Amino acid sequence: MLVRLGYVALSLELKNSSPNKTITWTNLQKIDPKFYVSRLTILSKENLRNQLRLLRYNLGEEIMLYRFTSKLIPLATHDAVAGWDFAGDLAEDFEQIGEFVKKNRMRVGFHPDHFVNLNSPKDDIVEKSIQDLTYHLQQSQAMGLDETMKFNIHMGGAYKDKKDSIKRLIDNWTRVPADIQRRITFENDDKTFTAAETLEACQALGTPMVLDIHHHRCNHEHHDLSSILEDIFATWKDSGLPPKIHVSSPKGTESAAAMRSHADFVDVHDLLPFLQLAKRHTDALDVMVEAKNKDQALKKLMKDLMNENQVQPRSEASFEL
DNA sequence: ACCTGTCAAGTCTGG
DNA sequence: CCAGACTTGACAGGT
Repeated sequence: MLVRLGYVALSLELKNSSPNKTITWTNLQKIDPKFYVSRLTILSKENLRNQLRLLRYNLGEEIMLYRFTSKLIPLATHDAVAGWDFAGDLAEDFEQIGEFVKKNRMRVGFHPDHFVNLNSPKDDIVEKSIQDLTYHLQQSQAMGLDETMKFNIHMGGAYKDKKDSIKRLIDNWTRVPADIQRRITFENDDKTFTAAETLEACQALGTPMVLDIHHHRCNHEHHDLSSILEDIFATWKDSGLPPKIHVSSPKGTESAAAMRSHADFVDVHDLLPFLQLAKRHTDALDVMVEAKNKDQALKKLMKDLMNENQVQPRSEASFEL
């Protein structure tokens, strides 16, 4: 099985490279409204430039898997700048990023954050969620990246009745534009929807499923993944992509909250047993490292994996097992 | 230079 | 019904 490692948004190694620079609404309001868009455009430009630097750095490190931040364009979906054509204003910057990704065959994605709740009983929340997904779509299209660039999201809230909420997610799906539907993947979360429940929804909607093995440890009906892993991987069959998983280690053991939060690094033993199981069901796997120490955690994990005798390096950030 | 409170967005819990 | 927790990195204002 060929395994590639990736990380999320920020590099601790590459200095002054934040693609995340922002301004809060409270502070934007201190300037004349006619300058809102230019202020936001300047920040966005800086973010996109740093984004390209990060991708170049990734290539140098042979890291071919990466998640974009959702904060590339600050306040893009805020009502105050509704109608702002950020994709048009920043077309060149987006194109450069997309060209670089395509030329080097990198796998990139978005993870719209927890405000996106397609299963909310409140109509306006569903509407805002679709708006937020549209914002991500505009960026992918501006980059010229097709539906292999996935938007990974969670299933949403429980609203006191999980079964009902899964049903509502499936009902609301028809409201999601088709070009967004083709990009969405669902991930099991650490408090509400388990891997088995997420799989059920993914199968019903025909979307791939991202398995988070740390969330699974926090939130599951049956600890054993082996009975559903083959089905989880099967959701990727038509995507042209290897299955993707998330890995992280708990920050502490003193409380349920500490168990859920992410540690600075990933303990190699939180990944290895899973890989042994996974290789029975797939010959390629992409692993996102979700650790506070970002790319440094990726590198440490890679190094620790290389000390395991069954692991053969294929590059600085990929290996055969 | 460093420290602390605050931040657009949702949900859940507990008062 | 409403305030605060949850959780994240970074801004912004204070020292």
